Amino acid sequence: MEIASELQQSNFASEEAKAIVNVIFTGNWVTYQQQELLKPYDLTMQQYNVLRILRGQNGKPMTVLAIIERMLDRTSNASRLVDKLVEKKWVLRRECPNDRRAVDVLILPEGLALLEQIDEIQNQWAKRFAHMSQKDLTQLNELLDKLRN
Amino acid sequence: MEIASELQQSNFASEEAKAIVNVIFTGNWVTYQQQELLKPYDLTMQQYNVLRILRGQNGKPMTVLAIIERMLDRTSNASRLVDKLVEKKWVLRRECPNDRRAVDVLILPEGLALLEQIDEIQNQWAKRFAHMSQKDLTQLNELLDKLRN
DNA sequence: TTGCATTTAATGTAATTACATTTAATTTTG
DNA sequence: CAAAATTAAATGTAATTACATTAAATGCAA
Repeated sequence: MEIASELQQSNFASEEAKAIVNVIFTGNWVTYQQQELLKPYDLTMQQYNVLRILRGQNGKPMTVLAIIERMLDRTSNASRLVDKLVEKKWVLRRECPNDRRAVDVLILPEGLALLEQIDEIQNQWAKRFAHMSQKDLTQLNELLDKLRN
Repeated sequence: MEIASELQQSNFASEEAKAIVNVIFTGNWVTYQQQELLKPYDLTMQQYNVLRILRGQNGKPMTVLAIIERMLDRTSNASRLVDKLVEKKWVLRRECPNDRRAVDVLILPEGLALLEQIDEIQNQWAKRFAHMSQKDLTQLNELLDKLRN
């Protein structure tokens, strides 16, 4: 993305102002690449995110509400995201036994297999960050965490 | 955003894996706040971004293509973004004298006044980052730049 | 227990975004 | 110069997102 250099050139009023734009820009930059990476699998970032959350449950089902709480990108449309995943047979939706208002969502073996396949590609892709030292990465994580407080 | 703590708890395979999620998450986090901040002005982030790019021109007009090149979030719909800004009388669109295919876009005094008003609110909001030292901010900017290479 | 408030998910809708196509103008090339 | 290729912007459309509303189930209070 050539705009990166643009960001560097721009003269910002302060390091703070630059940091704000930089965080947004870099987030978009990574998101864009992830989207490209997922395109062949007919998965949007949001759908992928939900699948990974479900995998994290290790077989336990999750209600839609619980999924929303863990999503990177808050949205009220988890219902429709799950719809898409059900359509594609990657997850199962069934009535929650304890609470008939709620719906249990469960990742299927096909969904897990898909994720494993994508893991491979992710690992390949992540090599583009080989120039970041372990210290760099730790520091970056600390600073981002600190930014959010 | 309570999910922040969630991010901290999650056990990632590596600092690298965490950094990737962290950059996306923090970008979304800042974006979300910016959107909230802009809501009263009936401006989307994209529209705001275009307005600021135009302000950066100091009165000089810009073609739609030139705007696209500077946008934080690449999209082919700069035309329609400009539409919205024209509707709201914040910018002017006119045929480019050198090239009749192109369209010159120019920010109007009303647009500049709006931005100034928003600058105020941005400054207020930015106070929430007072806990970041100058060194922190510089380091964060350097690491984000380095991440993108 | 009945009625009311709350919770959970789904749905309706309008706006936005992504992606492809179209239109018009310009540039290139034979 | 005419035809073909390229460029700039607009438009069509399908999918996604944002936001509000609805429907159903549950919990709570009188």
